[in-house]
Amino acid sequence: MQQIHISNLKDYVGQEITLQGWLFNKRSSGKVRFVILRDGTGYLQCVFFKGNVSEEIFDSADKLGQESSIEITGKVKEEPRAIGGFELDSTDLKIIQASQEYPITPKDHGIEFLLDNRHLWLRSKKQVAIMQVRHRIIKAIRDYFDERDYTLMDPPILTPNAVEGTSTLFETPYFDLGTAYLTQSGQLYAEAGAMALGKVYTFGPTFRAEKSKTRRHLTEFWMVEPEVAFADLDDNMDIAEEFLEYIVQTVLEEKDEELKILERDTSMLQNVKRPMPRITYDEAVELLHKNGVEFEWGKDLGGTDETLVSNQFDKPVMVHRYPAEVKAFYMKRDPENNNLALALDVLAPEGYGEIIGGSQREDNLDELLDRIKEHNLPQDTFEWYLDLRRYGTVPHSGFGLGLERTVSWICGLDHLREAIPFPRMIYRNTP
RNA sequence: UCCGCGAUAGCUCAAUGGUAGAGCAUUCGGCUGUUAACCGAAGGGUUGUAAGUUCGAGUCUUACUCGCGGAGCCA
Repeated sequence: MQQIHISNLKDYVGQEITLQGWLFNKRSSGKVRFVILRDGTGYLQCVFFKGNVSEEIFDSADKLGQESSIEITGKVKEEPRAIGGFELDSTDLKIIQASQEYPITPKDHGIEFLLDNRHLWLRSKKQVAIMQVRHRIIKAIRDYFDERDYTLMDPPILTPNAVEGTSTLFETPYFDLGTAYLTQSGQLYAEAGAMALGKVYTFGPTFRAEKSKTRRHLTEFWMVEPEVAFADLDDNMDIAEEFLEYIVQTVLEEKDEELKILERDTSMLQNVKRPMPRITYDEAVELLHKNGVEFEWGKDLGGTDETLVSNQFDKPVMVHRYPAEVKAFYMKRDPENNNLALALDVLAPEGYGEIIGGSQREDNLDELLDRIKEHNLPQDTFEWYLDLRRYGTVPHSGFGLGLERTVSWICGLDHLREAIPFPRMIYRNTP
C-alpha cells in the first residue's frame, strides 16, 4: 500500500487523499469541528463541517479521545491559519481504535509522571522532535566517518575486566568463567581495530554503575569512539573539531524545524566552526584562578569548573595535557613533561560540559607495563592489549563522544533523560 | 555515599491548627474558523506509610518509603 504522510502534503494540494495516524487534539465550535491528526511526520488540522459529513462522523469528530487511531479522508488545501500551513477539508473518518482517557493531557505534567509514561510521552511534539534530531546526529556521526574511510567495528558488550579500573561496573555471572562486566568503553578494542584497519570507530551502548545522580548522567548511554593509527594528539584535536563542526552544522541545516519546536536559540550553535580554541590544563587552571576559583593544580575539573572555563568562549573549547594522575592508565605521557598526559577533553558551551574525552595512547610496551602496575591492574587480562605494543606498535589516538550529551546540548535540553528513548538511571529502569 | 527539597482528585497545583478547592482530563449541554479554543453543569479524595502532640492535624513532631535537585565520579 502506498502511504501518504503529512510531511509531503505539498505534493497533494487540491487532491482528495486518505491519511492514517492518531488524534493529537480536537476543538469544536457548533457546526465546525477541528481534529488535529498526528502521523509521526507532522501535524495536520482536519476540518469537519456539519452537513459535509454524516451525522455519525460529525459526532465522532467531537467524541473521540486523545491518541485514538484514525483514518481521515479529505481534500488538501493550503491554509495559513492551520499548523503546518495545510488543512484537510474532511469527508470521511474511520476509527481504528477509540482511545479513552489518555494519561498525558494537554496541560502540565511532572517529570516522575512523564517518565513513568515514557512509552506514551514519546508521542509528544517535543519528544518527537528530540528523537528526530537524535537520529540525524547519529546519521551525521556515521556519515562523517564512513565518508573518510573509517571502518565501523563493534566492540563486545560483555567484557572480562574494567577498561579504566576506577569506574564501577555492572556485573553478571558468566557460566564457568566467573563474572563478566558490561562494557564502559569500547576503546581498548578499537585500538586493536586501528592496528588492523588503520581508521576505525565503535558506536554502541556503554554502561556505568556509578551512583551518579545528576542531569548529566545515565547508567546506560551511547558512545562513539574513533581510533586512528599514526595519529598524535594534535591530529586527534583536528579530527575532534572537524567532527563536531560537521555534526552541528548538518543538524542546523536539516533539522531547523525540529529545533524551532524545541525553542532552541541556535546562535551559539552557529559558531561551532573551525578553528576551535585549544588551551592546556595549565591555562584552564589559570583561568579559574583569574575568576576567583580556589582550584588546586592536579585535580580534575569539576562540573562547575568546566562551566566556568567554557563560558569564556563562544564555541566548544578543547582542554589538553591534563595531570597524568587523574587520567586513565593507557594515556601517553607528554614527552616534554612526564607529569602530564596527552589527554583531550572538549567542553561544550552553555554549561553542557564534557562531550568528548580522548587522548594519544601509550604505544611503548615498557611504559604501559609500568602504568598497569601503578594502577594495580591484573596484567594477565591485559596481555592481548600489550600484544598491540609488541607487534608493530605505532603512535595512535582516539576519543569518545557521548551521544546523549551531544543530543542534549544541540537540543538545549536541561536533562539527559530526554535525549534517549528509554533512559536508565540509578532509581529507574522502567518502562 | 553525602547535602537540600518534596509527596493533597487520573494529571498539575491551592488550602492562618478549625466544613478538602481550582484548572486540565472524563461525562452532559451550548457556540459556523478553532490554535494548550471558549462558556455552563456533573461525577471524582483513607491528603505517601506508621506513630505522636492537640478539644481538633493536609498543616506541628519523629521514623520509614518513594521521588526530585545538587556534590563526588564521569561521556
